[in-house]
Amino acid sequence: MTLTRRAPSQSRSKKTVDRILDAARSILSKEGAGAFNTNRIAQAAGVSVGSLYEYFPDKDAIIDRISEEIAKKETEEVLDLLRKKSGDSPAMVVESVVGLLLDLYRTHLSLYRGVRTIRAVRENVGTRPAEQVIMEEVRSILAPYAKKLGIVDLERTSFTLFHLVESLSFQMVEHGEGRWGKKRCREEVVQAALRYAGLDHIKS
Amino acid sequence: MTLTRRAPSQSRSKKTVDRILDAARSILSKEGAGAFNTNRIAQAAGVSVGSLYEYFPDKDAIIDRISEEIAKKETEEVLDLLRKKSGDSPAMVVESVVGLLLDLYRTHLSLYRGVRTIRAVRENVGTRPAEQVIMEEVRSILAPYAKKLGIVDLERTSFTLFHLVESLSFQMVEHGEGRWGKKRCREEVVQAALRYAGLDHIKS
Amino acid sequence: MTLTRRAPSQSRSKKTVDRILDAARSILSKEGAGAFNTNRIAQAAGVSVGSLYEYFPDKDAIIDRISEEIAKKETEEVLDLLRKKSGDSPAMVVESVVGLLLDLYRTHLSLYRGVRTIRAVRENVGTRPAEQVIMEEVRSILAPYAKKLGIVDLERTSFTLFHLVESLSFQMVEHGEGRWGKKRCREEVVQAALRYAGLDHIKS
Amino acid sequence: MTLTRRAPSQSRSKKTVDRILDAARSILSKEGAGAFNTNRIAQAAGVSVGSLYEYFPDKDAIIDRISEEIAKKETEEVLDLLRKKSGDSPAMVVESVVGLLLDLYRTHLSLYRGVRTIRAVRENVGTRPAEQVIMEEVRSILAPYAKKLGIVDLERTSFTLFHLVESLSFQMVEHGEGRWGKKRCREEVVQAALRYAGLDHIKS
DNA sequence: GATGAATGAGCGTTCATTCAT
DNA sequence: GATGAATGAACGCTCATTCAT
Repeated sequence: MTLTRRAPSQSRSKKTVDRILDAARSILSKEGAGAFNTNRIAQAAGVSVGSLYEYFPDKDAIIDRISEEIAKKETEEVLDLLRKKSGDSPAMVVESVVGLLLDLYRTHLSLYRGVRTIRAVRENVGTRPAEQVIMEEVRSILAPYAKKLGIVDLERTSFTLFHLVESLSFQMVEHGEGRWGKKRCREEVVQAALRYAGLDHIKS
Repeated sequence: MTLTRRAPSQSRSKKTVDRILDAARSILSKEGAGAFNTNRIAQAAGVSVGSLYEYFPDKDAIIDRISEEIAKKETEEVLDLLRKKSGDSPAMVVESVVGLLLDLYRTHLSLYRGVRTIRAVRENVGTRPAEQVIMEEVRSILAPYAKKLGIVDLERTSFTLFHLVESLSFQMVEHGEGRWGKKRCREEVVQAALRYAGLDHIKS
Repeated sequence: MTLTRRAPSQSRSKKTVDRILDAARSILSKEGAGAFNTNRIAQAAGVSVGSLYEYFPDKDAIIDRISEEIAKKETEEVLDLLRKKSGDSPAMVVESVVGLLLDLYRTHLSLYRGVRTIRAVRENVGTRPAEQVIMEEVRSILAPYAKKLGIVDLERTSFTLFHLVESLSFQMVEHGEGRWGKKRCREEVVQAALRYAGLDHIKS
Repeated sequence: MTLTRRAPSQSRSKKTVDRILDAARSILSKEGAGAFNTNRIAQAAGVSVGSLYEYFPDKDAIIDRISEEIAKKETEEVLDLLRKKSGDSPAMVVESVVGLLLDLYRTHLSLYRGVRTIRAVRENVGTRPAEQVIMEEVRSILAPYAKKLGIVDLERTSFTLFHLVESLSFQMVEHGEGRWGKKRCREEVVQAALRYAGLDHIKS
């Protein structure tokens, strides 16, 4: 289950790994999942296939690595934001998080889609690792308000809220922002989230 | 040269096409996108590869056809339902539609996923079927209540409402119903939709 | 465990399979185990790689098929001969069999070696299927003379006799016949076998 | 510039070569011909691939070296034994040699097989080591008894005797000793050899 | 000398597509 | 129209060998 064959301790190694990952990300987002093959990646990275296999045991490992990095980045940024905004009202927190997700998806939309597609072909769909941690955090944020909001099952509400925000954000970036602009779309997602949670009537 | 001569021939063609489509759908949903190849489909359909290419110009055409049929079916069923429930309150309409979508996704989840995956590999886009027509209908349903609900941009609201319902329904079928049961999940989606649209306060 | 993907019922299929097997045998005996690869075989057979894989699930299946045919042929010829010579004295039987083996090995030496080498690389060495049956036959031929020959363990004696004849025959074809001629080499193997079994003093 | 400077350097080279050879032998006998590749060997030897190529021009050279050493060792041990037993009767000599060969093959069976396999892949020949020198020795041992034994062509008889002993010993170690035990197998080979040469009737 | 990252020809295998029958 | 044998480009991956450091 190691994702790299050797630890990229040397700087040259590190550089090669980065070039491979950059090329892989670039191909995935610009040319799609269909163009994501080891020869193409190696070529784009300016590296031989052999080198690619020096650092990744197989093709899947590259996708897994990219996927993990995305998940890690998303989690970190969301958690960072939540921590930073911990004093804010839930409504404001939601607004911030939606803004962040929209930014992330806007920048990496096609990359995310590529990763999902390839994993879907491999059949290992399942829950992405990112969400579990974030949902936990959402839960602990909602917890203090649970009674006031009339939340019966905190886990279920967190699940729904998380997916509502994530799915809608994705859709907005894909088809909404072009029509109505970033601001309006953001407001829409925020509204859906706040109203779902009953947070639109809460003042703090 | 009578009609009877042509009729059975046409029906034979139709039968062959249907067998191919049935086989394709079956493979896609039971064996996944990875097993979806023309030789496999022809074999499963009890038809030669040559025949398959007689009725479909290429592999993509098969997926497109399946995709279209799914979209058509979904659209038809939703529109039928909307028409049938046209006298009901918006809240009740939403409840019905959510129930229908959950049923559809539950039954065809893996087929839908397969179709999306294959199209995504091909075009680097996760296309959604059906939406346009349904969104139109949602709009005309919401229209009478627009003012009362404080809806500014009817199109945008329909868009959001539609995707909210669709995405959440998908998530519920994939990860929610197993944990919380069908009933609770349906309530959750319905609640999210009604609250988003402000329909939870409307009485009729 | 099927060795062919389709039964070569059609004559065209049969022809293709034969061409592949002929090419494989030819490459193996003329160019050695190192040149035995699917592309080379397909090319030599005047067939595409795809066709090769239409009839053989993988490269190993080709070797297995060749190996089996060799074993079958060897077994059949030896058993036929034994049956035909069943009235002869053991000494004469040995002489006939040695002659047959020498002929077989002379004709197919490099092919046999190729097969052995490839199977050795694959690590599935073990007993070749041919020998078991032949050893059984050797046993039943020796059985009537066991007491007279002072044989204690009939199975062990058959084993030794069989391998003695086989190994020496191989060696003779490889390094002996060139120096001393076929006749002398044959006599040598026969002598070794007869003396080992104590058959050189038996008169019938 | 003194001898001491050169000496340790030479011994370091020797040490490296030995580590490579040890690793190669170990891999060949424990993991088989399929695992015998330069990267694997270098790694197992705790040496860089570059160093490996410093001491061996190519992969073949490693196998050749191992092969030679085996041959040399076998020759030396057999010749040593023959010299030591020079006063013994031929029958006793044969017995000793068979015992030695069985010991050698038993200990190094998989290594021997590996070497043969790799060389066979390379050159399409199953080379045998050692034989020439030993056969010479066998000849000079038999020479005094040639007339008494009725040997016509001393070279041919030596050839046959040698291969009979060697092949049978190999077979016994591979498939015989497991069934009948070391002792019985040894007796079997000895018997075959003595009877072939007519030595079973000689008293000294 | 030693290192080990890098190379790339070449292997086994798949599968969308064609075309002679 | 129907068949299914045939095709071959393309993929994932290996490993003997080189060469800059």
